[in-house]
Amino acid sequence: MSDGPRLPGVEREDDEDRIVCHVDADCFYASCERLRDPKLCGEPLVVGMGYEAGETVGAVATASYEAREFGVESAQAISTALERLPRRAAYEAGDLDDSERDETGYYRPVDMDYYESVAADVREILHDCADVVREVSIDEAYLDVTDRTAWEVADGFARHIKDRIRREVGVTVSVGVAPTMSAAKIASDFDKPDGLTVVQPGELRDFLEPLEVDLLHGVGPVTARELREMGLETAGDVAATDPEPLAERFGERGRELYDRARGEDDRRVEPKGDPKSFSRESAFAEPVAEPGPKYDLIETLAAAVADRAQREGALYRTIGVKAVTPPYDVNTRERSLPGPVDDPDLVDRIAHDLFAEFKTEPVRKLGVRVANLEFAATDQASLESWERSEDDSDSTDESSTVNPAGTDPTTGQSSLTDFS
DNA sequence: TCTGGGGTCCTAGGACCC
DNA sequence: TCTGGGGTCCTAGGACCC
Repeated sequence: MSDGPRLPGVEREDDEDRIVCHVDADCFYASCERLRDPKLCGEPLVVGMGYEAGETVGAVATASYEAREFGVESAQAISTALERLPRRAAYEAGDLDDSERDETGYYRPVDMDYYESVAADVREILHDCADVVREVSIDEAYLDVTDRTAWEVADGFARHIKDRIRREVGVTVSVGVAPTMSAAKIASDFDKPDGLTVVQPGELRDFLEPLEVDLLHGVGPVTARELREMGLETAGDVAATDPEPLAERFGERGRELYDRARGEDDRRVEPKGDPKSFSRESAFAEPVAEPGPKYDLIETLAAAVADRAQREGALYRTIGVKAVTPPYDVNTRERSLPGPVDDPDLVDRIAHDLFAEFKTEPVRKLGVRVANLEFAATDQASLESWERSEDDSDSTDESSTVNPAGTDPTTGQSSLTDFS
């Protein structure tokens, strides 16, 4: 296969060694909180999502390393975290003995706007340090630094990035440098917090070999268990095994897993493209069976999602809902439209429609989603008029509220794109 | 581990088309 | 009426990531 003719454009140089840097902020939300409130430095700190001061609701978004010592983990219920690490406020209120002070910590609610502003400062430095940056999340990015450094000095280059971020922003990051994205990712995790790990091309296989399979990106609890059942405990085991059974059991992912375990990963660092979907979801404190509160929530979520899409300038062609029923069954329903729209009322109506089968069922969590996004700069006014003309005739159609017979969405579309 | 929110990608079956 | 093979789109669910 590899000896066969090459497609034009697929040149040998694509296979050249890259130098990939993965930068990962250390418990980012907690670091941000410490940035604006230095008294939190060195103290156990829990940042809770859905948490409000004094309450016990929500989940742990980030726990500082000091808080982790007490068994507080990310994704844990705040109520559990509080059992392991009571609030410092409880001590300060005199509810606890002096001897218990050191077994308390600070709790803060998530403040995304502030974290975003800190992340923007970090991003600026990253873009300064690399030609190509792929932001994966608010606290994580890949950099292709092939043209900015060399393997002999990669260590110093990575240290320079770390130092700049610490000096100029005030948060610490862990950095992994490797010839592939997947190895760089593992490397950044290798020595957290404030870590720096460089894996030279020649060291790649030795570096990966002893790692537990679940350290490989894309291997979660389910796959890890299955791999162990197959007798594969480490990346080295996976690298040395026959890839066929892996491919049979895991499909495309199996092939990928095998390659990654062998240090093979030809993905290039590329900037992230447009988002594929927007969603909003929310959980009830306990399962709710009555239709009233559920439909209220659907409405709120639908409005929020539609608003988000509008603000981002996105049109959507698919609208969906999610209903999580006890014990924890995730049900999704979605409907695609004949053409892309920006229509909050339609999101609301279709969400209602799709949710109908769960009307009287107990539900613990609800979600609304739009997908099949299009970001083409389009003329809003004429698009809306096209939707309106569809809405007017939808009452006669039983199969869809937006797809009346005889309407040609492509025509509506092309007349729009003519403007651009 | 009894479960928060926002995403991505893959799979599999069915409809539909040629 | 029975029947090949290939392709695309849609929907639902699952695993995973941060």
